Amino acid sequence: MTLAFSEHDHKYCRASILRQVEDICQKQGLRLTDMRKRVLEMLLKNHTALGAYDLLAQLGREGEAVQPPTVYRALAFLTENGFAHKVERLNAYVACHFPDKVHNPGFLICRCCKAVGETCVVKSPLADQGFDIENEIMEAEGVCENCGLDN
Amino acid sequence: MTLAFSEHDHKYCRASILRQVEDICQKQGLRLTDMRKRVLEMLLKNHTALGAYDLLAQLGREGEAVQPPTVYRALAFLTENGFAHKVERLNAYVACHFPDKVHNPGFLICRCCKAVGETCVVKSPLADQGFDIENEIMEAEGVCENCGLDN
DNA sequence: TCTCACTTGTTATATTATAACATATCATAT
DNA sequence: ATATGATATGTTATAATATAACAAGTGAGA
Repeated sequence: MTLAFSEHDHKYCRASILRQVEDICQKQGLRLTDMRKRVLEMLLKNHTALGAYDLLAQLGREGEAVQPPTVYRALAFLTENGFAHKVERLNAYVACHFPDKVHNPGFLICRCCKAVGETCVVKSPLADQGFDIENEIMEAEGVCENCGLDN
Repeated sequence: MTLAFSEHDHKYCRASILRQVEDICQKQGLRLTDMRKRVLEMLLKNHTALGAYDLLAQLGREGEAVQPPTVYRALAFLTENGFAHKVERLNAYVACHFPDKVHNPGFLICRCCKAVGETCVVKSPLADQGFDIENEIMEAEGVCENCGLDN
């Protein structure tokens, strides 16, 4: 059962991940600038994925007239440092649930409630003698436990 | 070792897959129209993924002034029926290597030669009690055997 | 305080994909 | 063989996602 689909104190969840990211940035001399932090906080709001233009619009609503490159740069920083991931099937982004672990993310995407659960994939099912895998994504779509009960 | 990275008689490989698709269409009453077949043949040319606009341009070069929806419709037919897959990380499309098997595709993408190998993933590493997985993709990037030897 | 690296602003445009409606084609029933 | 309805394609326009290129601002250490 992944975090996104289980009841939990999300306020704490959010704060805890943000704290972890801040710590890592501190330690590694990475600059979690205001813009980067705001984008991360938006992604942490809930367990759904947000598109770059959703983020853009939200910043707009908050009074920041920001252009696409600004958002994409923040996302680039977050994804390159493992603080967020792109969900390729959705062309959208999520905050990483395990910012302190180097890992390949595996996503469970609920097509009902749109929540996205993340798991750390440790052993690649694609491992193939001869092919040197550098990184890997897994994205499953389906119906989460909560939505499955509802029908 | 997947097909795409091993030496093989690609002329035969191509023809064999096309034949399989034709048979399946025959049996299932699916119409492999000229446009659909041409797009599939282009995807079968080699083991790299092609973008929709690559296909469009190639059709253009062959004298067919075709618009995007035409290509996307052909791709929709091919992917919906399991004759091709979209490689999400590349926003590009490949012919399926196993058109006769219902499966979730796993891709090995070589960042050197751009070849894409396909495997049938049978057991999901994301399987999670409670979440009902309907379909799943896996895409690994790295260096294939042939390119790894070259450096 | 200078300087250099890094970050963000700004403008323009590239790339990927789809909506909506018109026309053509095909399979089959008559 | 032809009318009919379903399926496929043509056509125009536009949406959605992403990046290039250059200017300006900011911050940490020399």
